[in-house]
Amino acid sequence: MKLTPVMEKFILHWGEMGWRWGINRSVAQVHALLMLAPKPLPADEICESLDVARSNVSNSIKELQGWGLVRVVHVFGDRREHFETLRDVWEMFLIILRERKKREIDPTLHALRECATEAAKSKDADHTTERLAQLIEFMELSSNWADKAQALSPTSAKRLCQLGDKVFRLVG
Amino acid sequence: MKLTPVMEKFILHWGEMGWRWGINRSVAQVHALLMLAPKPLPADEICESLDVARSNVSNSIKELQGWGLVRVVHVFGDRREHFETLRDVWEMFLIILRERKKREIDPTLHALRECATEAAKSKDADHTTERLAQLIEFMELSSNWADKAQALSPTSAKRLCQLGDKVFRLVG
DNA sequence: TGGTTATTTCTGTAATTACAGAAATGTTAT
DNA sequence: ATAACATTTCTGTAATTACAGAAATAACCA
Repeated sequence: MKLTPVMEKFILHWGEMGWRWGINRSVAQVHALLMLAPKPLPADEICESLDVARSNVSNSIKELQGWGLVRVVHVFGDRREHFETLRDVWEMFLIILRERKKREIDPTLHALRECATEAAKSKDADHTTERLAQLIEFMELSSNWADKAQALSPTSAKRLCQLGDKVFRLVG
Repeated sequence: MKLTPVMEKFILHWGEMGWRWGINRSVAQVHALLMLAPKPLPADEICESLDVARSNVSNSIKELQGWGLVRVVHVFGDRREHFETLRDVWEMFLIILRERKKREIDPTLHALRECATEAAKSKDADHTTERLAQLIEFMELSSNWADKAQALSPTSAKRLCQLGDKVFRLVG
């Protein structure tokens, strides 16, 4: 697929942003390309469009599949696997939220709890145990929040966002 | 400052997590240490505790100051600068939210809008313009949401999180 | 079966990033 | 001023990460 300047620009930017959030640039670029593609793409078209090695695409796709952001599709009369990403931005967002919670928030909470237990046992300084307790409280609330948000349907998530002010006025 | 095993464990984990979110490991470790420290620390104590080079600490601190997460404090009778981080986890969270919005969401929205304008001009495929429009809508809502969240006081943010179910029941 | 094409895994290299130590700069005191 | 210490910036190296190309594996077909 030959890219237009707009597509190139978007793909470059998406790669850059993904990278800032700890996602490999190529992975984010493949994702960006699939978002723009009007139909599922086979790996070699991705190589060609992005001008990267076949192996790179293979690994990037695998990574995106690990996130649940890319699926395989078979095209009639074509032996190659074609790849597509979700069409709904909100659904993608919820998936990423779910994954990052699982990969980062949960282990952090677990580690913090271990730290707190050990700190109590080993009589660490009051300041340490207190600080850990604050962090645990924060992470627990975040965790609950993420659980609930992640369980929303894409449309509910969008509606909640659109509610905007209403939500914040609950506490403001 | 001699670290206890609990402190070490926490610092290591915090460094790891920060790193997964695109923050340099040393930077996150310095931040972790300052969170645990009962009082502001001078740079050389940080070197010693974390066993890293002085220059590394200097740069890490500068980075954290850039985020607004670390401040300089002067201690009577000591020429050295001492560093402390915020005591309130929620305030830290709001600051990070604000910064990341500024650094990542805003530029993305800007780039997306440029893409959309250029796509219209250059008659890119309908699919492309449509996809960009969806992304823009999503990023705009996220941006508004982040603006409002970021403007909350730490206590309000906490209260909003504690409200939990109530908020989600607005749409669920 | 062997031939053909698709895909993954392996291997080496290039590029980037992290970071220690040295040098330079700035600061305070005498 | 210059000595003593504090801090930042520079420079080279080590470690990691990214990634192309080759080799291996798998899938399909005739």
